[in-house]
This record gives sequence, C-alpha cells and structure tokens, in this order.
Amino acid sequence: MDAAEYDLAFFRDGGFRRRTCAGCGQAFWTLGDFDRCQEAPCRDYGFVGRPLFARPYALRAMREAFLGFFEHRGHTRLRRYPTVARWRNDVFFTQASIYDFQPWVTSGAAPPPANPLTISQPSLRFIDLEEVGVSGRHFTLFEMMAHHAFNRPDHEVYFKQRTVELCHELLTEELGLDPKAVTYKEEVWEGGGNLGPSLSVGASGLELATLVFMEYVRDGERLVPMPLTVVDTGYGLERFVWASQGTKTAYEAVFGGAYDELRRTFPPRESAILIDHARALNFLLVDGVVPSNGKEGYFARLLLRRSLRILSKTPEAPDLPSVLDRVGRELSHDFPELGEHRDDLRRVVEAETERYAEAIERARVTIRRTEAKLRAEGSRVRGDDLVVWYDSLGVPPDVAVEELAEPPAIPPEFYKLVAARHESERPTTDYVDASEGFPAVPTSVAPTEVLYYLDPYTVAFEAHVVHVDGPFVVLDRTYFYPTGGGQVADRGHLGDLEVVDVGRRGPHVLHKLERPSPFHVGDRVHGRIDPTRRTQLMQHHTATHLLNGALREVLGPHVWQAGAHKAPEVARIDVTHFRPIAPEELRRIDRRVNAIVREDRPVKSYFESRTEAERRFGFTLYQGGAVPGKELRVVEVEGFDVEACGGTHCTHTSEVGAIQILDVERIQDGIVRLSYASGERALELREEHEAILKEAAKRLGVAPDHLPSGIERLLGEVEEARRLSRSRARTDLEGLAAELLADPKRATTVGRATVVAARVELERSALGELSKLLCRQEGRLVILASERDGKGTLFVGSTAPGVSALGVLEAARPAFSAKGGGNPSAATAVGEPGAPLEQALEAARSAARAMATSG
RNA sequence: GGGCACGUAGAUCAGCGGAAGAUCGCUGCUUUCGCAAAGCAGAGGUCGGGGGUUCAAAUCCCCCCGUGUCCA
Repeated sequence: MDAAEYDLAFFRDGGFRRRTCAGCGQAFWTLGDFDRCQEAPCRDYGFVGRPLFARPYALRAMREAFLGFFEHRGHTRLRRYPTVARWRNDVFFTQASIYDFQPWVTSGAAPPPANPLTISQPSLRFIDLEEVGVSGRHFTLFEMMAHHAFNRPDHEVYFKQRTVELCHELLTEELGLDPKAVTYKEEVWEGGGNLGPSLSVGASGLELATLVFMEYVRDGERLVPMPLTVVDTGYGLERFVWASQGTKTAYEAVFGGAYDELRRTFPPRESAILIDHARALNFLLVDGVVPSNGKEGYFARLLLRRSLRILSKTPEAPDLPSVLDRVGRELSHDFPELGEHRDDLRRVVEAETERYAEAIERARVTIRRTEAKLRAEGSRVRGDDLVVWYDSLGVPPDVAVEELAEPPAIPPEFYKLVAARHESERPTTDYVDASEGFPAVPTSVAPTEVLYYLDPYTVAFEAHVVHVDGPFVVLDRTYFYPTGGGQVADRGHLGDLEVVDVGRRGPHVLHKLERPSPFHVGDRVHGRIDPTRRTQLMQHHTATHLLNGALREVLGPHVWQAGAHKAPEVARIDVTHFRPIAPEELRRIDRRVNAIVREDRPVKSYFESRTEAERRFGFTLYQGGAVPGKELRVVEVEGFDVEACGGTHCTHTSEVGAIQILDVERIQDGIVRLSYASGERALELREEHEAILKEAAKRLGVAPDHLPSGIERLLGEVEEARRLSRSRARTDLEGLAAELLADPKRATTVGRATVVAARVELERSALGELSKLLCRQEGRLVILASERDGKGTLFVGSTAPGVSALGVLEAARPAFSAKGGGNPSAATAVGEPGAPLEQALEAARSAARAMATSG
C-alpha cells in the first residue's frame, strides 16, 4: 500500500511524526518520542497498576461513554445485532461490527440503517478459545465498539481524516489519555476480496482499536477503487475497560462482582473461563442456538461442556444454570432481551447437561473395558489412545486417566495431536443464486417482471418472449413460480406446450418446455398455470409458516426453521429443538395451528426495505436463511408469524384448510422434522389412510378397530409357523442323520472313528447343519458330497481325535480340482465345473479310513 | 460440511476370514405353604441395510442408513 494513503493532514498539521518501529519494522505516527510502536510485542504492558485513562470505567460506563461520544458527533446509535449471523450464509457468528452490514450494505445493494452510525456489537471468536483464562485478556465473546460511515460518490460522510480525528479526540479529550502515548501504526487490511489501508491504534502495549478504510477491490495484482468506501472501525470494549482500571487481568475489570463471587470457589483461570463462557452462552442461547454436534450448535455445546467439566471438579460448585442465570441477569440491564426466555434457556441447558453426563458415562465404560482387554493381552493404554478417545468419545484426557489402573502420561501437545487427526479435512462453501440445471441468461436480457409476488391467484396471463435457449424460455413477465425457498415450481402451459419445470438464474425466470421451444424472441404467448397444483402449494407454504409460529410458541423461542420443503403431495419443516417432540407437545402444536387456521387471520405479503423490516420484526424474519437483496418480501400472518419469504401464499389462514401433521422424526442432533399436509391434499390423504385401514381390516377379517389385536394374533401365528417349520427341517435332517448312521454302506467304524461318507443333495448351509448333527458324538468323521447348479461341494466335519477335517479334504484334492479350506474340525471345498465329485468322495473316504486307523 | 469410533439375542457386550457366543433378563421343570434364591433344561439372531472380494464374510473392501464424538 502506498505510503501516501496514510499521509493525513491530521497527522502532518497536528505535529505527528512518522517513524519506523524498531520492533516490528512497521511505520507509525505519533506525537510521542518512541522508536517502537506502542503495541505488544514491541513493548510490554505498561498500564497494569497505572491506568491509561483519567478515571476507571465499568463495562456499562465505558460503552455508554463511547456510544454517547459518537452520538454527540452526528452518529446514530444502533442496537446490537444477533451473535448468530442469520442474514449471512458464509459465517455462523457475528465476529465484528462490520459483519452486521455485510454483504448488502457494504456492497452498496442496501442502504445502511443509519449513516454514520455507532454500535457496540457482541462478537464471537473461537480461535483463541484455549487462551481464555490463560492470557488474562482473551474472551470468546467480546463487544466491538465501532463507528461506521458509508461513502457514495455523490455523498461522502467522512473518511480517513475525520475518522482518525474522532478516534484521537475520544482517546485524549473524552477519556483523558496522554496524546503523546498513542501510536497509529500503518497496516493493510484485506478481507472478502476488499482491501484498504488501516491504522492500528496502540498505547502502553495495548492495541486499543483498528481503523480500517475499505476502498479497493482486488483484481489479481490490480487494485480497483470501490464505488462505495467504508469506514470500518473496531474498539475493544473490554480492553478499554481494562486499560481504564489497570487491573492485573482483563477479567477482573470486565466482570467485576460476578467474577469476584466465582473466585471464592474457583481458581482464577477456572473463574475466568466460567464467566466468559457464561456470557457467550447467554447471547448464543438467547439468539436461538440449540447445542448440537454440528454447525453453530457445536460451539454452544463446546462452551457448555467446558463449563460443566470445570463445575464437576469442584464439589461445592453451583450448577450451570445458576451460573448462567447470574451472568444473564447482569447482562439484561444492558441487553433486556437477555432477561427474557430464561425458562427456555434453562431447559436447553438442563437437557444438554444430561446428555453430557450420558456421554461421559458411556465413555468411562468403554475405557475401562478397553484397558482390561489390553492388559489381558499383556499390553497397556498409551497416550495415543487418550487422543483417540477424546476425538471419538468426547472424553477429555484427564477424565480418561481417572478411569485407568495404569494411566499413561497425557501427551504434552495433546490438542496438537487431536488437530493432526483432522488435517485432511477441507471446509466447503456453497450458495448459488440459481436453480440447478438451468442455463445462464445473457445479462443483456431484461430482468423478468415477477407477478406471482403481487397476485398469487392469477393463473392465466399474456407475455412476450425475450430469450430462448433450447427448451428454455424467458418471458418479459411471468406468474410462474420457480423452484425456490423450499417451494417446488409451478407447472402449466405456454401456448400448447407443457411447462415441465421453472427455475431461476439471477434476475431471470426460465420456463422449461417439454421440447425445444417453437417460440421466438418477440412472440406473444399465453401462459396458463395448473391451478390445482398452485393452490395446493400455496396452502402448504402458508401452513409451513403457521406451523413454524406454533412450534415457537409451544416449544420455545430457541426453535428456528432449519429447512423446509413444500411439494403438492406433502410438506416438511425442519426446526431446531433440543429433544424429541413429546406427544403432548405435538397435540398442542396441532391444536394451536388449526385454531389459527379457523381464526381466519389475514396473511399479508409486501416488500419492505431490509433495514425497516429488521427494525420492525427483528431477526426472526430470517427463518428461511439469508435472503439476498435490499428489499425483503415480508409475509406476515397477522399477530402470529412474520418471515422474509418469496413464496406464494394464501391471503387468509382459513384458505389453508385443516392442517394434518403426518409424522415427526428427529433427523439430526438438535433438529426435528414435521411432515404434514393441508387443504385438498389433507382430505385426500385422510381418504387414502381410511381406505388402507379398511382394506387391511378386510384382509384380516376383522373390524378396523380390532386391527391391532388382529395383527397381534397374526404375528403369533406366524411365529408359531416359523418355529414349526424350523423344527420340521431339523427333524428331517435328524432323520437323515440317523438313516446314514444305520446304513453300513455309508457308516463304518475304522480304528477309533466312525466314518460317515455319503452323497446328499443339500444346500451348502444344510451340509453344515447335517454334519453338526452327525458330529454330536466324539469320534465321528463326516464326509458329505452335494451337487447344486453343476457345482460339487465336499464338506468334511470331524470330532475324531487325531483326524483333521482339513487333512481329509487335502487328501481328496488330487482327485478333485477344487478351491477350499477350513480347520481341523470343519472344511469345505467347491469343485471346478466338471470335477469328479464321486471320485472325490471315494478319495476322501479312503483317506479318512487310513487316518483313523493310523491315528 | 468433513474426520474418527460404534451398530451382533429383550438389555449390556465378546468374537474381527473357517460350523453365531457370554452375562443379565425371559419360559419350563426340580425345590418351597408362598416368595426370593439355587440347580437343570429351553426359547430367543435377515450379526443396521445394499453391493463387492473369497471355495468360505458378523469378520476384508465400497456405498448407504442410524448413533456418538471431535474439528470447521
């Protein structure tokens, strides 16, 4: 980055000097007399015991000082965004204040909610998890205070000059930092394809803030100026508080009384981890994360389990819900939403606590057993085993060691060994703004005017063809709904041709015809949509919203839609929930959702600016995931459920008809799926089910209400018949065995063995059975030959001392080209096609006699 | 989303290329006034599903499904 980028009038006119740090080699600006920048590791912490600011601030006071400062200087104060970034599909969590405005605001697609603005955004970073409690300054959740400005070519709010000016004024005049103590270090920031110069603000060893100026797009080596430039600042609230108090660790300064309370029971490190995790969990759980084994839920589980482990090691420790509650109440003064839904939060935590206890118990059993086995083999448990156990059973090494009689040393770099097991993994990304199997449309083609948004009831229309590609036709306007948002596409006709699929590519809707299009650009076509299918899809889609609302009401606010599918035949919704839905809960959901249908509430669909919709309804709008665009289409079931959704909907709930829940299943850890039908389809299904029931009853010859007992009876009979047939088969084989033994031509006693050799035509498995029956006594040598499908099988079984079944088989091999093998008590060989089975039987018999005699 | 572990009798699990096992529970008999207990006998298995390799697969390979766990 060119040095001129940092050469601000504010620095030059203000008497700042540009120097090069003797530590890191970076250039920096300062009023002071330093040869090094004032950030670790170029200098040590100097503020411990010597606070940086004029007076000590608690967390709330500092946040208020910051936001107030910028409010007084023309910034609008914004409430925090959720810690789970539902409006994005590229990250799980909000990791910085700028995440709130990416990608729609920073790309220029949507206007900022205010400009300039100031915010203190709770942000999550799991990268330093291991440092929490150890370093004295790391947190999993921290608040990033910020002031942001978004500059358009026609409207510049402010950029570098004013940003640094504001920052400097805040630090020195508002907070009373010595102007000479600050250094502004030149850096380059890059992320998400954008980059720009940035300044790292340091004092007394601490990096207090980063001032980023996003102004370029990277195009290979070239830097292209962005049309919209962005001031992205980040001030660490916790660091400011710490610097103002000069305590030994940041935790004491930030968490105050609650931390001191924990310190009475726990050592400093454990206290810090507990309180840090409790804070992060309060935000995560209130923002609707359900602990699970994947995605964002995993991080909640990680924090919960780390906390539970610490608590379990101390007998007089409080339980986890109390710890969370204590911290949650404190936070609710500043974030009122954290005071709500405490019961729901408690239930989630209790369920998770049980699960963890179960997991650990399971692991303990496995560990004890494995050690017993290893010791029986003369071996013992090694450090590697601890790594495998942690990875596959979830048991931490210190817990595993407790279970072992001869514990190995825990490998010194335990977590590195765990990481090494995950090296070959690759993260994957997705997100396509296009239906699969639909070709790209040239950008010169005008975007399709989508009419189904405005009026979902119109099913016939006139339009002009604007683009043709094989069977794919793009119209200037359409009422056809393309597959999207979990709703499958409409069907119907364009002219006389059937529309077999409808998809979307960016701003274009493509109609796929049954065969290559006879239409040409400019043609006027008549479109007709299959009205029955459309109505059913509308009913299912609206039913999905109603169920989502009822699920949240009955199960709790942790319920979020995790996926949905709306087809004419059946609809499904997947939601996050921490345990299977109980039958009683399901009844309540069923009643509630059908009550809403009967109440005939209006369902309004309209477009609204993203910013305004978020303000009015909150982020629960994003049930269907991240939605692109500056405007959201809001679907509002009056007084019940509001979601951003592009689907076709009924205008009143009664149109949905009775909703019949067909099935509930747990499809993943933390996710349950409901299948249901409504409208005509629900009636159809009911008729089908009744018919099936009647048919089944008729076949069984009982009345439908006696079906269960009838089936019970039938199963008993089947069981009895099976038992009988099995015992008959065995009787037959026993009869055959007795027959063979009684026949002097087949059974002869030689030496100490009775040799039974016979040709029997039986299945291979029956040969074994028969041999087993014949070998119930000691001193038997059984040779059975059988031919099936042109392949001869020779089976040898032996209980004769000193006569090996395998040996007999080998002796017969020269006469019988066959593959086979076995052990001394049983051996099998299957001959090549045409191999002489009779001669093999003879050869085996002679060999067996010879062996029995000599043995 | 990926790695790893696991899936065998009603339950808990062993077996990890050569004829499906143990313990508990269950049924019957012996014993007892009855129960418990003990002894004896017995029932109970598509070895998660589907492909493949092999003369032979619970066992080895591949693909699914399910459970758990770790990592993003």
